[in-house]
Amino acid sequence: MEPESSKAAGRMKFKAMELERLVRSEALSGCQQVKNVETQILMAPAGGLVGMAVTEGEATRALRTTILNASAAIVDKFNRVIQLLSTATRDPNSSGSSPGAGAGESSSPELGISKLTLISNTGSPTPSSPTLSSCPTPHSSSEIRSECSHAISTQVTGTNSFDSDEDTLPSPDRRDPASDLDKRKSDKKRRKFLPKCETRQRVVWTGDGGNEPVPPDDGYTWRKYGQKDIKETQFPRSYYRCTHKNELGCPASKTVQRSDQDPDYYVVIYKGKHVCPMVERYIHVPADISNVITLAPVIPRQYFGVLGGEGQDRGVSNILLPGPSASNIECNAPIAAPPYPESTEIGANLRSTSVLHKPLIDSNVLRNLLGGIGDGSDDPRLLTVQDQPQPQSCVQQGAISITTSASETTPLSLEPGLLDTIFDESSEHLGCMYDFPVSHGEHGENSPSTTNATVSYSSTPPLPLSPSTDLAMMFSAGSDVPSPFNMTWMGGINCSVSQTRTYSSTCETGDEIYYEN
DNA sequence: AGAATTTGACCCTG
DNA sequence: CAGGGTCAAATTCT
Repeated sequence: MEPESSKAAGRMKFKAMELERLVRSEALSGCQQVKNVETQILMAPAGGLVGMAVTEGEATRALRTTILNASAAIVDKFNRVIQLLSTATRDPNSSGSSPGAGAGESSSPELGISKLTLISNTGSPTPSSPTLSSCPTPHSSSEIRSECSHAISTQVTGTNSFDSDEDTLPSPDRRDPASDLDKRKSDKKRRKFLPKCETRQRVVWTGDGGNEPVPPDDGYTWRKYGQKDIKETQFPRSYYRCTHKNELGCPASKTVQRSDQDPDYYVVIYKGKHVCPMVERYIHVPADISNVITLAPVIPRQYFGVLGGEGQDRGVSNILLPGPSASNIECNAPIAAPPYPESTEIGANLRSTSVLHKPLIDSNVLRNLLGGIGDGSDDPRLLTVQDQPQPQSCVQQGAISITTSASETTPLSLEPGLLDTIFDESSEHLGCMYDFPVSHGEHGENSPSTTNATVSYSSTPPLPLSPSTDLAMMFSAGSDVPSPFNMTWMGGINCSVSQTRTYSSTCETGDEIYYEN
């Protein structure tokens, strides 16, 4: 009986191996295709994407952006598949099986290193499946490997090579000829280079116009341990490690460098994962933010996409390009947008284009609109245009814009940085949010003039925007928070998805407007 | 005084 | 050997 069961087990094992090999092969070849697309886009004439952002039409640019975003999405999927496979092969129950690889496989998984690298380490890909090294890329930042290749690779003219002879100038004080001192020094200074580890790259938009000395806080405490002028870049790169490195042995570190092309941006590369808790230094944002929420202006869609810059094929755009390690490149921040108009309180959901005052919508009613708890009114959908204390009259002369907004706060227990997931989930919510038609009141006409589906989130540090969303982005901020970019979060991310429609209507004080949920 | 940052030197990798 | 990452003394900040 034993031989039979072992036979069956062997067959199953073989099947599993075959399957895995197949998936790996598919994933890798698909990945290579994506990579090729990306390379072609990058190498395109007119200086690649960056140049095109300036010279080509909006449509072309949008198309290219779409392709790039699609690449990112695909690669992300691949990575997930690969990660799943790796997890599966890590299963202690199937230990020793090391499907498809034997010895080579077992060595890599616990490192949690880049998903795609994992594959290349398996040692026995199918003959047709390209190895990682066979995925050529001239662009290091979007390497298929996401090992510690700190490829900010901004490229701008101008050289700061003035420090090149630094090493050749020995400091007399430090260059003690005493050999034991030298020895001690060299022992002390022996580099503790970490093994290749996972990096996550992030582009942070500060919108500060280059004035802020440091990029926004990301919730962890860091100790700066170095700064370096990087060749052919305008701004130095700063090196940080977790403050708790010594006491808790937290291995996390990061490098931060301001983008040459747009000083509003920082490129932050994270290395290692925190084993220390995030310090709760932030104001808590209540789950129900409808009372305090401020609607910041919608950032027009055209400000999403690839960064503009010099006509280089390895400019900042390179940072943003979704390479095979796209899941590690978490965002595609908005291009610097023109000054935003003033934000409007959500209490002023009825917004007039022609009068100065803001008719109010009771926040309880608003909550009802949002599917919240009722306030005991007969019909929560009924809104009555009310006068504000001042100014005196609520008579709307001519058309007014009625902006309705529904939102849903989705507490997501995610670690910072998992933007893709957040927006994946967001879009699901969008599905249910999309329809909340407004029927007009007794007076005037209601016709949707604009519809903006918006995703808003509140976070500190500011979360980068998703490149894949086709939604206009709206930031929300509490009234006690001065800027949409200074919103707060602790641990999770309160992600609100909302749709805003603007209607034109004519109404007067006392008019009733029905909102249908 | 202790923590954090700055900065030149040192070390490692390609 | 150049470039970039890290170390650690010196300096600044709190």
